[in-house]
Amino acid sequence: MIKILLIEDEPKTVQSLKQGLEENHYTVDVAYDGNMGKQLAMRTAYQLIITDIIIPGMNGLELCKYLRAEGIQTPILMLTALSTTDDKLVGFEAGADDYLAKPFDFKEFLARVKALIKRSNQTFIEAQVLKFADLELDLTSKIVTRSGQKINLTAKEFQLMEYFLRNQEKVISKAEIAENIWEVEDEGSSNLIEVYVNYLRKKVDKGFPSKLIHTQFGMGYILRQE
Amino acid sequence: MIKILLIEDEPKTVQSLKQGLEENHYTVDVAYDGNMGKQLAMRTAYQLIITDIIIPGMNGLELCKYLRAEGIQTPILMLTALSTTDDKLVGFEAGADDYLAKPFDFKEFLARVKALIKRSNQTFIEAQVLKFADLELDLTSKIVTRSGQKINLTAKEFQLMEYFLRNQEKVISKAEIAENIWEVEDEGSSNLIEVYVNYLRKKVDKGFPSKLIHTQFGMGYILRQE
DNA sequence: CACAGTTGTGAACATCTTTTCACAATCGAA
DNA sequence: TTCGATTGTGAAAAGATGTTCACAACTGTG
Repeated sequence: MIKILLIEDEPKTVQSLKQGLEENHYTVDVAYDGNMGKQLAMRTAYQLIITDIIIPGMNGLELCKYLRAEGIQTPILMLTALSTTDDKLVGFEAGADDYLAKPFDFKEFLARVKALIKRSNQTFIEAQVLKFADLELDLTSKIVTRSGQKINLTAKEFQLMEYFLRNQEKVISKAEIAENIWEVEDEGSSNLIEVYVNYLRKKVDKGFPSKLIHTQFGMGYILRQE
Repeated sequence: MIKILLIEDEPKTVQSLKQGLEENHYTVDVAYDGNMGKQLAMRTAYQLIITDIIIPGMNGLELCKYLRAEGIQTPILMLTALSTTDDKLVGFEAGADDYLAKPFDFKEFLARVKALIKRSNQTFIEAQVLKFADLELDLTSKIVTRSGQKINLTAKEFQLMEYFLRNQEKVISKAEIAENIWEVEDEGSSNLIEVYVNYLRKKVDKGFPSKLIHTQFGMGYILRQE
């Protein structure tokens, strides 16, 4: 899943870019002002940040400088109505990776998005490993182990396990799981979540002396040591 | 359960926003004037406060400033008929997190609501812990302890305990409890509340040298040290 | 297009929580 | 002190929630 952060306050532009990107299988988060963009960019691992220069709260250039100063190296694509060479230079100086003047052709936009993401993929191959107790989950190789022993998880099981690990020691409600793993608002209609938790328990907890996945009746589930 | 406080005096707007939000699984409390909004905002933990700027009693900007001064960091979405950039800036200065000009499209409204709630979820990673005397209640892990000793509470018991902690040293009437925990106006028909207070006392006070939950005959209950 | 693996559904069952009810204890005003 | 009103307690019924299993639907691969 490739995540893109779009920082833009004009609803029309948001709507068309978001839709277009989603049709191309990107996952898009939208921030409507500079501050929110900053928050999101700091807390989530995006593959690309697209920001308008003129946004409420903080302008795109400042935002860009700020993020770079914070050590965030995610590629940044700037959008703006200004298009003189000088304006572009200011943008690049602020740390942007590319610069696109409005109005633009969606095809060109998409091409640049792809280019930026491809470039960063080649540069960045970090091995991300999430851990809890003796459980390890490698995000790049998708290998899960418990006390060194390999556990085979399916794609959905892996997603769910990853979510548990990212929220360790916190009670996670089913609504939350439904939204984040299945991307539905509903969750009440079937017992899918229970079934999957059950799958995970069989693979991750069964046969081990201490259980990690606990149910909090009426509240949700929690990953914690006994 | 995600709780939203809506401060708005115009019945039509209230009706449509409340309904729309509820269809999207939010729980909505409505305040019809600034004062009532203030009271509710201070007493209950909302995930989001939506306020019109023009409301009886106190205007939305003052309310916003007041809440921020009180240390309440709940995201605030302002609604208004005014829409110039200056108006927006005034709103942001007062401490609002977003600003929406009427008339607006419900979809956009909903998008912003979601965005604000999501953002605040991400911003507050720190473990939220409520304390009173040697009693601690962790909102994220749902763990309750008294002088370090773990106490297991059911979902309802936890809700009630949380309510006590949020209103410590204040007398809480049964009507209040009924409304906030059971979401009914009634309360007279059964002794549910007494039963639950009894459960809490057994788990939280029994066996400890000092009692925290006290009965105020004819008035309600209060959390205080002896 | 058949197959194996994965994902989703429904139903039966188990478990835990919430509510109700009958009655006991306590309170405060007369 | 007495009496009605209010609050507390224990047990059991009613209800909600969680677990497990068998199987159906779907997916991608050869």
